[in-house]
Amino acid sequence: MRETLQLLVQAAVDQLIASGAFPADVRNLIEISDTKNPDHGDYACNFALVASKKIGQPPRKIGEMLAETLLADVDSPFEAIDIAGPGFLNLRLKPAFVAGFLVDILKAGAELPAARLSSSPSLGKINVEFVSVNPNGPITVGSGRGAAFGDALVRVFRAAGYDVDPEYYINDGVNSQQMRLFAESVKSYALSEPFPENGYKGEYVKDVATDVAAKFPTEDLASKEVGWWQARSQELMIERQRSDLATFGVAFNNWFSEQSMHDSGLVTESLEKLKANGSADDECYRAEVVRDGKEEHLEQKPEEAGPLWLRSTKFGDDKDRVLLRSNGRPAYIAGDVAYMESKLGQRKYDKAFIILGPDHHGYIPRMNAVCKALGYPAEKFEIIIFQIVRFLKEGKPAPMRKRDGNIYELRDLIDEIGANAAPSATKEEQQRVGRDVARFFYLMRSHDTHMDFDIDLATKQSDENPVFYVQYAHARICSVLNRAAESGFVINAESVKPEVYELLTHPRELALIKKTMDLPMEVARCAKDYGVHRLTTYAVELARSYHHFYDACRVIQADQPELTKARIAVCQAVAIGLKATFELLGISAPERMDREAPAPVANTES
RNA sequence: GCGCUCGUAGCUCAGUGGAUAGAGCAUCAGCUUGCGGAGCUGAGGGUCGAAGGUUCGAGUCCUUUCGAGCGCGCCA
Repeated sequence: MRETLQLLVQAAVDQLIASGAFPADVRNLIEISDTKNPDHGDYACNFALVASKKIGQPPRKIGEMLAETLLADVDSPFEAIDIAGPGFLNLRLKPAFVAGFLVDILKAGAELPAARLSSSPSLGKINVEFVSVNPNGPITVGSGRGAAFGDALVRVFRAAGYDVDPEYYINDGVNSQQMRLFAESVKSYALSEPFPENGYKGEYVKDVATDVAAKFPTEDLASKEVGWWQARSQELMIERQRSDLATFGVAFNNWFSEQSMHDSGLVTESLEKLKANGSADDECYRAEVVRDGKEEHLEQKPEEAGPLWLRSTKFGDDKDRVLLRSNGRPAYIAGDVAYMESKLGQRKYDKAFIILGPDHHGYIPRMNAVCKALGYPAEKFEIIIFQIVRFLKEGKPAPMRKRDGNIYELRDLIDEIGANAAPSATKEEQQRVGRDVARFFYLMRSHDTHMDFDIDLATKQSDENPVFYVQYAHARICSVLNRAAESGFVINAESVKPEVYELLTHPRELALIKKTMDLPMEVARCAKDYGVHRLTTYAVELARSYHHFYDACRVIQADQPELTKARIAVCQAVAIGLKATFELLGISAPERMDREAPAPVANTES
């Protein structure tokens, strides 16, 4: 709807440019924005303010010229255009123009998020890597934020017209010391051997040990080397991660193995490429950016001979990085180099994203350097950092280090919420509820802000979670539509004559239609700045707008069949909008919700 | 020390450079002979950490500063 208005204003401005009234360089300054105050009309345009200087006229004068041009057409959708305040154009729309968008919504259906005038078939092929937990631990509630965010972003990118591959990077390098220690820990549990120093503790390690023993009952486990244990432990751990993520509603197209690049020779090839283009060498120095006050300069420090250096300082990093250690073993970043080559070179993605937690923000300069060193444009690679989640249990920060045995897993969170919100439901139903609440909770906050996750609040008081508010709106619509169908009202985009929509004149009806039509714009914005959390706000606003409408406008009225049809169309449109939004957030759209007594809580009051 | 991120109501958080800064929770007061009351209506609650700057206009952009979190390996 804004896009339509924008084009109308654009046409008017172009007309004034053609007539010589405005200079040509003002034609890109048009923006259509919301009005917070209903006195300010349906939408506002600040063109007169921003163009004032270039046109050399006072804003109100420009506003008058523009308003006159816009209102000249008898078919104009504007009921009135006021010039207010310092020079805002307050656009007041004819109700029939607003109501007419219902047809577009009903025709678009599930494609509503992608329904933009300027959308093209495909904007490119992109890769989004996220979660990528090392295969020595489970998916924690901390990783849950990255999972919820990354998955929602993937869904938004798809709706925005990209061809997206979500990908999980498996850190399965056989030379990893961490993985070796993990395998030794599993082995010691399985065989009741002495526990390795700084080994991995926790129930999940015992689970893996038990599973290995159960899976290979006839093997002589005691005689197996650590490498054997590492392969099996890792496989079981990845399977557990995959299963937990599936429960959370997250599915990856690719599970990409680090080791596969060592095996295939891609790592070696990629390093050769860097050496050939001068980005890597084994000279005996290390470069580092040194800051002296505000000045900075590159300093070369002598080093022992041996390692192969990535001269990442040439590409904006603050230090050179070791690719091959003095002993010839590849450093971790060698895998990253090959992985970049795999994505941008071999697989030819137009862009590769990596979504990382805040503890990895130091990787940004070096990974950008890797991208450039391999000869790819900087725009083809981007790291998105989400901020830390602090988990509170009983009012205190809940530690969840991977070696203290006290891990709060994502699956635990899902189960706890579900068990509390729907105590007598089936396991599957509980997991659906737990997933919906947890995802919504994670996504309510901007990925770029620190957040507190009060575990007790999310479980014990999950009844108050706004996710139920938005889902209830959907269930309520379904109930009304069912009732309408029983009364013989069956509506689709073709069956209602346009004149019927002119019956929709109530402010809450029109506000509801406008809000539903905002979805494509919201999706476009999210795809641009990755702020997918706005979709939760949007869902709440759309649900609220529906509840307002429901409160003021009775839908089914036997004595007013035409109005009833029109309002059913409104309900259907909102159902489409809500369901599409839920789909983007990865939560379900229940058609009915039955209240259930909350789980009994131990009474600790005296 | 250097770098990244954040600071908005009692709490958790929204907020396209725009008009009188919003929501949920919590607190208080109301609403139903009709489509689902998991709803609706209203009230109280704010020096947008602080100080400068940019401009018609700053919670939003820039600089400085205070506070909080995180990161700075020939680990992965």
